[in-house]
Amino acid sequence: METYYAEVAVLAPLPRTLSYRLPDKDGERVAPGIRVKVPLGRRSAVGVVVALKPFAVDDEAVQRERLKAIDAVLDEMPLLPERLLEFIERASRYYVHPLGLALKTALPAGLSSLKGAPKIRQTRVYRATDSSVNLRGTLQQQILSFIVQHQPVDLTQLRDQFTSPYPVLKRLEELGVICCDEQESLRDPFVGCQVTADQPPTLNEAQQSAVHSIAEGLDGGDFKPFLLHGITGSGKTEVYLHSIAAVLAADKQALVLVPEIALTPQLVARFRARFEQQGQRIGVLHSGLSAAERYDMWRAIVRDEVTIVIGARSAVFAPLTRLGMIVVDEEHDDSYKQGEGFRYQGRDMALLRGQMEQVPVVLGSATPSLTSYRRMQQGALSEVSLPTRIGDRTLPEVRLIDMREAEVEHGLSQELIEALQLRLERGEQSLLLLNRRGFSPYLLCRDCGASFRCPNCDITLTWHRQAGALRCHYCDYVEPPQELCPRCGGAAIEPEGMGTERLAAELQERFPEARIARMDRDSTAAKGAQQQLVSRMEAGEVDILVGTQMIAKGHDFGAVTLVGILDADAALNFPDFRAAERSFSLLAQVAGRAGRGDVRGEVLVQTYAPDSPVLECAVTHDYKHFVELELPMRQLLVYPPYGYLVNLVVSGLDRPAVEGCARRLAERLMAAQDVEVLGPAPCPLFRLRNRYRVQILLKASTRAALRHMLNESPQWRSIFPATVSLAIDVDPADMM
DNA sequence: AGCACGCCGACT
DNA sequence: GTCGGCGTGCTC
Repeated sequence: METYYAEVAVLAPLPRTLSYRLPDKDGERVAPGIRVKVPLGRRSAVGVVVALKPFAVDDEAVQRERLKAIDAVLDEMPLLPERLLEFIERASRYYVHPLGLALKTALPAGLSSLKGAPKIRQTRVYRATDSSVNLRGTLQQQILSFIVQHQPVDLTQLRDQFTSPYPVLKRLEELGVICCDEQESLRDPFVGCQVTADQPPTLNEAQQSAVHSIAEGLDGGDFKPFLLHGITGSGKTEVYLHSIAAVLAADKQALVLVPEIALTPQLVARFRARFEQQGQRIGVLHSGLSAAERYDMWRAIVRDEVTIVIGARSAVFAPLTRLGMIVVDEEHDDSYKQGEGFRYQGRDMALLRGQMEQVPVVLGSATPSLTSYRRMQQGALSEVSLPTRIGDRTLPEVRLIDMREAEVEHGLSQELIEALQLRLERGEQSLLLLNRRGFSPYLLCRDCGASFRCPNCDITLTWHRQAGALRCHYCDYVEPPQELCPRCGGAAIEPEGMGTERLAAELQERFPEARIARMDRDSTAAKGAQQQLVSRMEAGEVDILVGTQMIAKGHDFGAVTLVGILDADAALNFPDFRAAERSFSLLAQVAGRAGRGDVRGEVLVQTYAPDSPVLECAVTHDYKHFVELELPMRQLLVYPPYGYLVNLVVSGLDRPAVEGCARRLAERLMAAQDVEVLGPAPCPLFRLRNRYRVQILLKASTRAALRHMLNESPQWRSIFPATVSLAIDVDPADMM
């Protein structure tokens, strides 16, 4: 007699879990972490079992009567280990997001819909059953002994070894000396990318002491979070590698988060070079994987076949069961924050997971986020620092160029042009950072001043000349360019402003002999294009690389001696309290790209605000000074890390309805004493994807005050008609 | 998110 | 008189 029922988090925006009776078939397989197909209203949906609960004894029959039964059990074994499930539950509560949707975000795509779960690929594997038989053919003997030595052997291996082994295998099977069966196989994302094993280098004193501190944290089996503060080129990766070696030696697994792994193939290669020869398997999880590859990787991790997982933000939910350490590389990076839906912060979740699993967490950065810096000051993070560059290479010289007085050509100051010229003559490489993709940010009619705007969003359309299209960078809208101005009929439509595409084209005119390449989201959209660009750069086949902030992250181009930053002011003038922090770290990161070889690097920063203290700190490579300037400003305004924020974004198609709802919600929230309610105010992007957007910013000096307010959020629904929606952004990274 | 129920406009 | 618009509400 069944006495249990299942609590199921359906992968839909439901406010709570639902209870179901166990199915007649496969009922014994139902356990926390198993996916199930359940009836929901008049349809079916996928859900994850979060608990099995006994019926209350007194009226079991009545309760059972009320529940529907699970339709089918979808997994053989739990896809989510129990502790991971608990972790995701905590995360969903913290971010006030329905558990079902949080699970949907955590699970690999394809597992959350009823159809479309990627196929599990099978391969034939051969095993020897009887090696005593005397075989006549030499090929038969060779193949059999190969199978005996390496079994189980799959067909690909045999094909590599022998030309057309298939008929022989068939014969051997008939003779009963081998047998063949089907086995699940994983799609290997590393196919064809071999790496050669490396030798762990000798660490310098600072690195040794960092590894020592971190490894000490391992022994205790405690939650020990570290802030690894190491300037660019100081060898942080080597500290990760050595610490992880210690984790593996203790038979535990490591999880490494990077801002966007597709951007850092070099890092993955270093991990493979260090650990693969030792029989460790490295798994990668990132947006570049196909749904099938992702699914395979997830299963491989669940089955404990992988010891190191390297991945982007969502890898913080990787189903490792023997986790021994979490590393968050470039912890200051904005891309750890998911900007929509389940708006979690990967770095913060790494800390939470580390705490729940009682393992050390290492946050590494050259320019730690002010949040982490403050935590370190308060003793919540232990600082380990790497104050010098490997091999005592000097930091590059950074100079500001005052664009108010500069002679400008193609958006480049004379000084920068001369510097580029010099590198070309010397055969050295240059990087130019321009954080704006496309040819130009808009097309303008010279006669009447009209520009082309997105019909769905509140912005101008970016002109992409190569693609021959005007594109909205916020929604999917695309339109062809027009010869004549739609407003005045004039023919004087011209591109205004400078994007990477245009910069690359104009530079080519200015330096016809130079080999110029462009790296941005557009030029790296094709699979492998990114890697190819990096390879060309490393092979010295590129003289000048033009790119968006993509070029600032993770790459290690040895021969670059000049970095030019074209629009330092863009990030600085961003309407956001974190603008200064972002600018500083971006400048520091890009500057760190220069002069990693033997020649000292030079960084030229074009700006209209040369007196800005942020730029001043970047020039002197003075992180501490920057922090000392910025922290008091944050404190004064009770912004993070001194206060806590939640951004409520009210949106909908009907402008008055949105504005009305926001006003009523804000009025209702005003009553709280310990939370400051700012707004409602229109979002900087007032209209986005056809929706009007208004925000209410909540600010408090304690998390508890905000938590208290957010606990009431289910009741706010009464204010909202179904046409107006509310997004809750806990710890927002930006407020666009 | 789906999906159905329900209450107001332009059609045979 | 209906067909169907989408606003509203529920899903064990």
